[in-house]
Amino acid sequence: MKAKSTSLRGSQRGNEQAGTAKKKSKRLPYAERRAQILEKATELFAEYGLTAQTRALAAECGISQRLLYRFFPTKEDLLKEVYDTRIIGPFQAVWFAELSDRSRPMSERLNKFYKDYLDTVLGRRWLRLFLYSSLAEADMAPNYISSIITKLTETIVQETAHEKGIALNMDPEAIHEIGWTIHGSISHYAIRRHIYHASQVVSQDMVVATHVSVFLNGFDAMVSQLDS
Amino acid sequence: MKAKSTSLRGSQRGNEQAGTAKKKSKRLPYAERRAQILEKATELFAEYGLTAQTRALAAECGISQRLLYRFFPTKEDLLKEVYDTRIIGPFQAVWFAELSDRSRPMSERLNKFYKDYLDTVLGRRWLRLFLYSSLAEADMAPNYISSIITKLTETIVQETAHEKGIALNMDPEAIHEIGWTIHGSISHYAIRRHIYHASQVVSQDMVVATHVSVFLNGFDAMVSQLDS
DNA sequence: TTCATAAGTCGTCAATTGACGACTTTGCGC
DNA sequence: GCGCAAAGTCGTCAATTGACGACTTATGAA
Repeated sequence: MKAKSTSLRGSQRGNEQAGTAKKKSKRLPYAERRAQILEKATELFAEYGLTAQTRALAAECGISQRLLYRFFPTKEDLLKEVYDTRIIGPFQAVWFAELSDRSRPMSERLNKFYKDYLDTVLGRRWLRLFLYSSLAEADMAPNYISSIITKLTETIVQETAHEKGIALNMDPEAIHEIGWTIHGSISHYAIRRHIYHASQVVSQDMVVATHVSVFLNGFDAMVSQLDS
Repeated sequence: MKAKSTSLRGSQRGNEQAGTAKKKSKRLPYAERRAQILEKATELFAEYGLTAQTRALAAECGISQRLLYRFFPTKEDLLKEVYDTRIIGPFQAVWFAELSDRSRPMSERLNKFYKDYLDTVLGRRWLRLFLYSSLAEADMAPNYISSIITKLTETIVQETAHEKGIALNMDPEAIHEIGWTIHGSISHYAIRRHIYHASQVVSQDMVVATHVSVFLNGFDAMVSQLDS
């Protein structure tokens, strides 16, 4: 941890070899360098948390720390852009509509959806960043992602009930809880894979199939329990 | 964020009123002061992450920062003790044996167990600390808690199968995945309550009952799917 | 009352960290 | 080749942060 000498603070000559930085340090046009910084920042913040240092990021990019500030006024601004493009972005790319495609059985729709969702959204980078962000935000203000997930749980339950010919006479909050049983358990599967480093043996498709299966087969019992 | 003046660094005279520190700053005997620091440290690290500062902790305790070092050699040591006593501790207090009490139906056993588990383990403090710790640890070494949870999922599945008179001819990893469907979905319920600030309306007991219900009713289908 | 000792504070140090003014280097259009 | 704008670096500043030596103060047993 301790530095070897007293006064070599900011002068690590030739920082190209530091970390995993690339060699061949060529000059990059504005847009490219900016994209590179965003990419590396995503990696860094996902791995070491939102408190990761700008100097580490610069080293990762193979540039001086000062140059970061040509692209982002403050670390806070960088953080915000990482969140917007790497958390919100992939989330918006998800095709939720397919869950309502009644020409296909619910089992198939759910399997397809969650296979995609795990690949597109619930990857290591996304999950770690999302958790770090969620833990950090003090305000309990409901955000964009929560609102979409809430709508998602609602869709899943209503579509399932429709396929089974079941009427739902219950509180909207109860409906959400039913939807959360599958969405939560699959999200937690991602968490234990990427955060706890568990559940690495059984194939992802098999796990999804299992979760869809338990949801569809336990659905009626849940409805009975929560119906009012 | 910026301080008002230049040189009032470490001299916030009368730091008793800062933060939520108590008044009546009486002297405390060693053991009591130590316990107080541990308690406040748990709060602080749970709320602001493992990077929370020793000065903030001192302020919270209503003591000088220097005094902390009379009880803990380094921040690292304090962190370790918080983890051991506040993460491992409550976990060890859980009574897993009741899950194997075959004189009571599985439904009752699971409901009872997870009600207790949510209260004893999956509270806000525990969860946030656990997540911060899990995100921070770089090594993928399986730890104490993972091994217990693995055993737990195994017990749940085997006890359920026994009650239903089902034989389990499958990979141990597949058995764990079945157990994870209920343990994961209830853990995720705690996460969304304490981290995402969602799922606050439906009562905890009702949610547990719902998760137990979907697990028991979907159990057979899961086994069929994963059986080899 | 005395005073040894446990409890507690002051002030400071070195390292870290976000931020930035002043400067240097590169390479493209002419 | 020339020049100039874009790309990039150096060195530094102020604040923060973990750590600690030297000191002060309270308290209870004799």
